[in-house]
Amino acid sequence: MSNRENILKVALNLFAAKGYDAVGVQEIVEKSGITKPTLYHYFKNKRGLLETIVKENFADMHISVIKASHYNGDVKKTLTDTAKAYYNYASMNPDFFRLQIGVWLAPPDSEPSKIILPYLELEHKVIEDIFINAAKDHGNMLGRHQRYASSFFGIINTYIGIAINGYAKLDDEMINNMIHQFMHGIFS
Amino acid sequence: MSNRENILKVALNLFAAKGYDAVGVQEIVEKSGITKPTLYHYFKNKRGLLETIVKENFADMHISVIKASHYNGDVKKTLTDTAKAYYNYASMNPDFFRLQIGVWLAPPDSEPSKIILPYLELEHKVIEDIFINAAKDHGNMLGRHQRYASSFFGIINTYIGIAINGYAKLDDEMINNMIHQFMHGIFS
DNA sequence: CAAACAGTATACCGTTCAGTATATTGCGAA
DNA sequence: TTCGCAATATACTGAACGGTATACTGTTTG
Repeated sequence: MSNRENILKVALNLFAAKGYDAVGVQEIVEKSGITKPTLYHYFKNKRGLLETIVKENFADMHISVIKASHYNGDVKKTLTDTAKAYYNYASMNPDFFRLQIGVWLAPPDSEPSKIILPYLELEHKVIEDIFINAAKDHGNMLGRHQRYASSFFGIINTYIGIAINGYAKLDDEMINNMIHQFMHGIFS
Repeated sequence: MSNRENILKVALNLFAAKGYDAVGVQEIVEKSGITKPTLYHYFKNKRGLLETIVKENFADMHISVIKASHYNGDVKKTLTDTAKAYYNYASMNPDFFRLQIGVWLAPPDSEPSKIILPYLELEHKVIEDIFINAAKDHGNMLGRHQRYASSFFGIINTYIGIAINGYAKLDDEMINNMIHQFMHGIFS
């Protein structure tokens, strides 16, 4: 693996485990088996390192979520597919999901939040679009897309967070259950 | 207000806004209008300051939640009361709720997590007890108390988190809706 | 072959960090 | 009144921080 890739991997792992502020550049370069100037050669500074991590990892996730979230008349199916896309990504890349989820309800003035939150809002918009499109077929959802999106986004993150932390395992059955539960809340 | 109280209030506010690691002792003492030795007179060190904040604020919350979570045969009512107890506390003391919720799904190896997580587990146990007791009346809940507790705890935190961040307002109607939704997921 | 350049290391910078040694103040008790 | 202690300040420490100046190395290219 190239030094650049290795730095990104090691840093993501440390950030996810200990938090951005608690990890020093020194620790990253030691665990990567390189020295500081090498890190600063590839990334402008510590902040730039996080920015690169977030940008590159989000891109992967975003593509699969966008694909899954395409609404074609079946709300339940769209939501299920979207939830599964998130879950698949989270189990493939738990470190990044933890980094991202850790920011979701965290202090918004911190450096990592400022970097990550815009991407989270992008994700939020994708979810919103589902409900905006679905409202064309289901008038009772009209004007509530933001609330639905927040709830759905929150519930997905909650369940995946619980799963990542080992409090429960998240299988297809549980996702289906979660969606069923969510839909009931919307339509009743 | 005494210096001690003032330090606690200022520190909680800063920790909630910027995160524990991102706040220096210097900043705390400046905003408190005192000097370092005064802070270190009242609290052993920075960690001890956070420990005191967490201990004292959790105590308040814990009492009201314990009271609300007493199961007396009506699951729905118990869950509603518990959710309202959380919400009341969160709106009374949003800074602390944010500090606490920020740790819930955050990097577990960081210092603040190590301090706060044990208290969160205590809260989790209180919720678990509701479902353990309720299972005596509802056999189909047997052996699932942990999963239910995680979900319920997660959904409460999610909704309150969303409300605190201003994405939605959390009134009695929304709580009732949330409980209804949750119960449906359990019993269907 | 030589120039250019990306990649990497040694050694260091100034700054900020958490934490403290020491001195002074103010107040309640004897 | 004076003793004793809690509360506070000035001024500092050593370590860790993020970041860099400089020089060397290997590879690619004219």
